[in-house]
Amino acid sequence: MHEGLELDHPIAVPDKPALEGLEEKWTARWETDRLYRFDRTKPRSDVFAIDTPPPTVSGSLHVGHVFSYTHTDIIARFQRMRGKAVFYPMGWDDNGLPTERRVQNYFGVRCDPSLPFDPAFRPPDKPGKHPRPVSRPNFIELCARLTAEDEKAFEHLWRHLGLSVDWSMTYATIDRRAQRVSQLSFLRLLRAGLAYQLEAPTLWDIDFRTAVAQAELEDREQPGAYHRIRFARPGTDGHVEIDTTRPELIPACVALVAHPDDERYRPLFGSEVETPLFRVRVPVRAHALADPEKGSGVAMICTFGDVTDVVWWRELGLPVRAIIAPNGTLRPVTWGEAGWESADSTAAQQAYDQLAGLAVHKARARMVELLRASGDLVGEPRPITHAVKFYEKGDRPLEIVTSRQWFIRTMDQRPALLERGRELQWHPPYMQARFENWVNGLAGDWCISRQRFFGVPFPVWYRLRADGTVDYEARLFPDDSRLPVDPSTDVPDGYGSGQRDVPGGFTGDPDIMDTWATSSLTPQIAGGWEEDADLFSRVFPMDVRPQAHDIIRTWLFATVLRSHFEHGTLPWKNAAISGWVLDPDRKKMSKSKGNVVTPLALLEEHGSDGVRYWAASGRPGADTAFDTGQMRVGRRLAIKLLNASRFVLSRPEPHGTATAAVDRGLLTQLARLVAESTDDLEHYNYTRVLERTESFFWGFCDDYLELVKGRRYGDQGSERAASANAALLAALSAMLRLFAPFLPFATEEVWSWWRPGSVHTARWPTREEVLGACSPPVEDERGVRALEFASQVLGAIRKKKSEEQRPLKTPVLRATVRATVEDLALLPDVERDLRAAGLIHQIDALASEALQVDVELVPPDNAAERL
RNA sequence: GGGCGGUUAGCUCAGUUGGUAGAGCACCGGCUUUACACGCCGGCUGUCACAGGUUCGAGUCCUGUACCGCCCACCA
Repeated sequence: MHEGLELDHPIAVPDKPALEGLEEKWTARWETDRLYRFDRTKPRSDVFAIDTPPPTVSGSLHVGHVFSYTHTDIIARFQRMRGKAVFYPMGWDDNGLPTERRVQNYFGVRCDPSLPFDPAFRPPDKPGKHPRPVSRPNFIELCARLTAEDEKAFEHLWRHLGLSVDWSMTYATIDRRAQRVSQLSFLRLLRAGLAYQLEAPTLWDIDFRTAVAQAELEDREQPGAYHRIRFARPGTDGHVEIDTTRPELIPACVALVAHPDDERYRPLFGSEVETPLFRVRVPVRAHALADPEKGSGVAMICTFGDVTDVVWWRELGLPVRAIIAPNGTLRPVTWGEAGWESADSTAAQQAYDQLAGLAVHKARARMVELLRASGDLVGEPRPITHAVKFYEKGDRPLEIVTSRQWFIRTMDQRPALLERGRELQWHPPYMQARFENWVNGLAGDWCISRQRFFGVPFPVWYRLRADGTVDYEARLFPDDSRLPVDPSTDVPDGYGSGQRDVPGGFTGDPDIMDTWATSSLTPQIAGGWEEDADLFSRVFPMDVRPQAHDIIRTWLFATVLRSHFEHGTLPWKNAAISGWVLDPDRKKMSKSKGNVVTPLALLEEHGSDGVRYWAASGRPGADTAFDTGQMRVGRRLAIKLLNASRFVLSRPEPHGTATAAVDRGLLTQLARLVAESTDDLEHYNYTRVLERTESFFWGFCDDYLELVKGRRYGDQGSERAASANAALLAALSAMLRLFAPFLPFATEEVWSWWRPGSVHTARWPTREEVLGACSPPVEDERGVRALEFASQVLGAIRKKKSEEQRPLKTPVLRATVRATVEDLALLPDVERDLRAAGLIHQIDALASEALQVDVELVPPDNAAERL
């Protein structure tokens, strides 16, 4: 049996095939036929499982999504045609700050986790002036309501693009299942000692008032200034001068530090100096991180000005004098006997009172005035530009605030994680370096708690002591079977709701999980971990994680970590890393730059196949320019496919097997293309497959079709026509299937004209199948050369006509073909095809080293031209 | 400061194990050809970033440099 050779199916070709309306027609049919439903009866070995990236629904889809999701769909369609049951779910990321902010504004509400759930709650019709407080469960309900609308729009776009997602398998990163998986995994990590709670200096965003993780940082260049400050040496007239960009932190200074080998400061190590204004005695210490080249070579250690301060503080065993409040202002401090020590607590209090309550940048300005007045500022501040750490979604520099947070262990897992990174197949391979880079640069365990409201809560309560204070050591956990729970409204076993927040009772952990703490479990959420063991065993570990390179350090890293802990395996075999879409100025396309194009409009203008064609030109990992020109080319290719198919199917009788040299040559080339393409797609080289298939297709249209046109109409008898038809049909069938992952709509349309079922569930072509249309069914190198030779001669004849500016239908009186003896031996096989295609009256052959064709056209005005 | 990628025609990019530089777009010229004018045919376009090295031979391998982009970093 050979695909394409059975003509038992009726052929129905439209007179004027067109792309318009194909998306609507076929997406509807695919849905009705449940074409992309996952077949969960298949064993793991027959399944291809995809860990689809859940797009953020509170944002809007942009052309970058269309780009990368197309890549995944190409692989999914290929694997499906290879006979795999493709597990291709879609997730919606509605967890986290973006949704929180959107729901607040849209409904005019504010989450207050201390409120009880109100089942009768209805949001105000219009947001009022003052946000209405609602309980966390009510808030989450509102989120679900709002995101449901977004999800509909997203799904419509994805369907229009032709993603072969199984739409019966969707999940949301805040839905019940995601919460349950997140909480269950957290509790298991806790039991295994892989998660823990600790009060420690933490990166802190003063606007969002939450802890953030290392992975969420970004550097931004900011103006700043070096201030040279004088520290007195008690008992001497001497001073030590330090440089700092943050003079407002002088009250938080706990030591000075210089490099142990720095001869200038060596004599000072072990001695004490006094901070200006506050006259607090602090030691001078040595540490290798101090850079003699920077500033004066000696630095002030504060609790805490930056991450280096934390390192120094920890490694030198220094005390804490914290002055930054969670809201980014300097908190009140009492100096003197009841408070902080000072050689002159009255003066210290007087100075500090001028700073307390001020925001950091205002405190800095005030501090400079105070230092200038006291004479402790040496010279004037020297403006610089320096990199400052920001929360990636934040507007003001991060501070470091000591607080109680949940962590997941990463630091002691580094060797194992590096090993997992090497196990993973990366596409492209060099992306592994980014992973290694990140793992090697980890500075601390992963802080997963956030002081926000909308997210997955920690399933933990604490006992309250008789005095009403929280006993963080006395933790209460729900049984796994109760999950998910919300400790702000649910009650721990053995307690009643009346005992909430009263002495001797309990209180819920107020925090929620970092959004990555949930999305790092997408394989478990989508695959039904601990809920549907049968499904999970068929899809996990998954085959591929498609994602962009900028979130290797977050999403990919965290997913590998969680799977490593929970299953002792990689979560997937392959990581397919997509690049970004760049605008024509080579900048990343983004909303802030105002260069975002609406994806739906693109699909409507260029057709989904056209846009997919452009997307498929981006290799894994490669940033790709936004190029409507490529979309137009793709659209043209799809149209060409319709028209060429129409021609092939216009007169398919008689049919038989390919016996003529050029026919066998065509199928030999195609068989090789099929074999290469299969291998390429197995290795995520979809770009090359499209290029080569397209190139073959154009050769097929321009040369092969022209050569056999007359013959297939019967000019050379029915046996020769049957050979041409056999090749035409076999080639069309295989080409349609090669194109199907890229141009799902045009190929499906053509397939429906003459083949039963869908091209997308047809068997992927094989080399043997294509050669099976030949008699005998083997490669024919001579036939390949015959086709090439005939194409070259035909090209020379066209060129002559073009140079003479004559119509292509101009007859050729005589063509003198000079070629090698070997090529000339092919002439009898191709001569009649050539005569018909080039309208050649006479062909003369001469032996020669190089191919050359002399063409003598019918003179203009000759009556023969009109024959 | 460390790491990763890139630099080939005006533009977007291919160039497998080293063997005479390719495609598409754009541009120019031609063609009403019964699959397609949403088309067809033909043409023009290169110091393969730069400098060395290996080799009979380098866009391809090695070393260095420059520029562009990205990731990371303990940025006083």
